[in-house]
Amino acid sequence: MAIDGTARRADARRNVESILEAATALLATDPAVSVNEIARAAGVGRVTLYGHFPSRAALVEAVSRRVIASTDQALTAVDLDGDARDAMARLLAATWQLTYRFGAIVVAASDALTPEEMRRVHEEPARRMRALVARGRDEGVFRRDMPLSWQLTTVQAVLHGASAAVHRGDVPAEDATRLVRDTVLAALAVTSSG
Amino acid sequence: MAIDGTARRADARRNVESILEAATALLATDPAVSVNEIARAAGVGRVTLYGHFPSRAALVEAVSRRVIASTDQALTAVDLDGDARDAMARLLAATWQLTYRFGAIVVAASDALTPEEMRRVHEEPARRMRALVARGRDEGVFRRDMPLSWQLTTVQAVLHGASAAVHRGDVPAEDATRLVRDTVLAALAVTSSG
DNA sequence: TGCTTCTCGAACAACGGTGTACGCCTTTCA
DNA sequence: TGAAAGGCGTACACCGTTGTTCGAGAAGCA
Repeated sequence: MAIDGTARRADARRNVESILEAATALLATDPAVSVNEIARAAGVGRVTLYGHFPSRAALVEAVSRRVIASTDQALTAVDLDGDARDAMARLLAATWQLTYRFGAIVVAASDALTPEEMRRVHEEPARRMRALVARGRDEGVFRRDMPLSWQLTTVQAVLHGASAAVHRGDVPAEDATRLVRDTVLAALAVTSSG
Repeated sequence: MAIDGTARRADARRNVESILEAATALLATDPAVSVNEIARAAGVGRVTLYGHFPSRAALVEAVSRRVIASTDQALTAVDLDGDARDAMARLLAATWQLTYRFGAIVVAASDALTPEEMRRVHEEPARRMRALVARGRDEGVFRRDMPLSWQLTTVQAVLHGASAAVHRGDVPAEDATRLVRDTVLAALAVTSSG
């Protein structure tokens, strides 16, 4: 069992891994996917899945935690020093990858997790982005005639729109990083007329 | 009956109207709302609802057609002549109202309508926005270093992000029009550095 | 090899949703 | 005022999903 200290058998560990991977892949495109489909995709019986995760919500939560962990790791590796616009370009490039790969999981999580868990999950990545935008505003390179919270909403919206567009096939994946960067920086930049 | 020429009774017409209004209001915030809740909100029995609409999908389709009709009416009333930026500001103001009120209905419709119906529903509004962005590009007021389709994606993304933010309570409704307009125009405008 | 752990399918209960049938009652309208 | 149209609640069948139980059997591990 995982709860006490006893070591799990090797096939159990393998299956847990398969389930998490399959769930991550399926939830990323369909937040309402059923436990049955996840188990089938993992090459595992549904009952086996319930042997490892007590409920669908618990599985979604585990997937979320996993994605958050790798997200945090990728985002904390980003250098946020120097010119705020350059830092934003770097942070956007990293965030874009994560949004593209894991975006829809957030939707699944919002149905399965408590509001407080959701808030905690979003807090750390949002904090970094917020701090960067705030610094850009203080330094006069980002506009101050809009609420900071609106600017964060805009960044999120562009990222999600880009993810949908690439999944839909409207935009080539290799162009997305540049387009997201240029669009967000244009939206945030102080204007000559402002 | 509505199918043949026979006139429906007055209370029947009233109930159909109530059902459509309630469904529009509920679907606008929860695309997965049940027939039961719609009937209750309309002050009508569930069976009565099924007497007027043969299935949930038929109801969603009727609501969609209705919303589309009023959408078309509102959008064709917008003056798209003159400076492309001013025209965009006007078109955004009108589109914002519709996105805010009816946005989630599109989600409900995408589950209940065929893909071809969905395409046809989006076509006309998208065509107008596309034509305006194209004119702005030709006239040199909107940037040309991004695909037009990406710019349309951006506009949609900002509109939907704003809608979500207002419904969430992050942004006051009365500020949304200005924020959407300023943000989209900044994202589309040619840059001094470009 | 043999004990333990785990898998797996089948079956079951519970829930919530859609859609239908029936019978009684109210409203409309001529 | 009375026949027709419509509303309404109840009940039912059906479906997909979640979550559980059981027992047989396979896989891991010492």
